Amino acid sequence: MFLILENRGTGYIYQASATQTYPVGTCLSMRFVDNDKKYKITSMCQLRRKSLEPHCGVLAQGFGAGGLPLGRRMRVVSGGKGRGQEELCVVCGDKASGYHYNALTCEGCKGFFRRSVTKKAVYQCKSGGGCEMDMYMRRKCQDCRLRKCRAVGMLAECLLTEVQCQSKRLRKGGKVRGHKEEENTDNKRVSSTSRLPGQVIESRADPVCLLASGTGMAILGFDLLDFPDQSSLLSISSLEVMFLLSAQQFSHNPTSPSPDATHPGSLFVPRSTDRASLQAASCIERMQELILDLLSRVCGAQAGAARGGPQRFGRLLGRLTELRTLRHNYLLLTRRQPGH
DNA sequence: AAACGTACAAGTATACTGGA
DNA sequence: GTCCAGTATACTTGTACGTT
Repeated sequence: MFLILENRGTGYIYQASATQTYPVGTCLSMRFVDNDKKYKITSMCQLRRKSLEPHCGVLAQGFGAGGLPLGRRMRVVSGGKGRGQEELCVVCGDKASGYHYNALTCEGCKGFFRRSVTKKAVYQCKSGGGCEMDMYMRRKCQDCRLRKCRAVGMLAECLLTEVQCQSKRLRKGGKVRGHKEEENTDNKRVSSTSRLPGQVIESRADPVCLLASGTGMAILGFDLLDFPDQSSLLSISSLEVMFLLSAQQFSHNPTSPSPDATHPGSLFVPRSTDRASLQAASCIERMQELILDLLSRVCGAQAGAARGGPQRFGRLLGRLTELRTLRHNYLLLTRRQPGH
């Protein structure tokens, strides 16, 4: 049995020849000038490049139904823990490895964020900045990935500065201990709390959007915060709940359903860039700063080992991210069910 | 244990070359 | 000169691991 690789004329096949035959199950990486990934594999192929191993069971990118990237070193999902029990990266949905730069992320997003910040990378989305981030798209759109990283609360301030890294390297080499060391760790902790409020905001919201997005949020929010394992783990006080929900009211999530005319029935109104709207946005931004500042103080005042310690504020912000996801789903649901 | 940085193997994009 | 297949190289990504 043989398949034929169809060359569409507008592009070319990468790392494989259209005129050659290849064995079944071969992975091929291809690209076309017109960027159309839905090429048709109608033939079997034989690999010539060492990097492409035959019979690996993965289709070339853009071809599989799942849309997962062509694996580098494919991870074996451990059988002990089900996917549902694993904590997922709030950026791409991959398995999270812990809190990195103030958000629950996978190692990939952690590295991506660090590298992007370190080199002050500026990316450009080819689709207008509306890419839905998942394990496939994270490699396709750096701009949206970085934006999502920031939106979920990842903070550049949590990275060590160049100077701090240098002194760390020096210490590693020369074992110089003392004053600077404390400074480094202190800065790390301080930056994730006191400097946070002004940095978290991605506010381009307007009052109508805020009011609309708030509808249902309170209900969903309390449901989430009352969720037994969540609330008992964090022991969220009513004061903190109030600040969290207020902060949500004054935030904008770029991944939420877009407030534009392409979504009939949307609760939102189109974004405006006129002066009044910009002033409103600025005002809202200040409000959110204030709320988050107050929340960080409340967290600081109540922080103890049993209540999550110094990372409590970050964890609460993580809950905020979950609230946003819930809101997103809620809006999608209500859009399908008129009357809500 | 958690969260950071670093090193490195492997994947991907792009530039370049040579033949038809 | 143009197109295309193949190769070289630079850049990016994700994982493993050491350090604090």
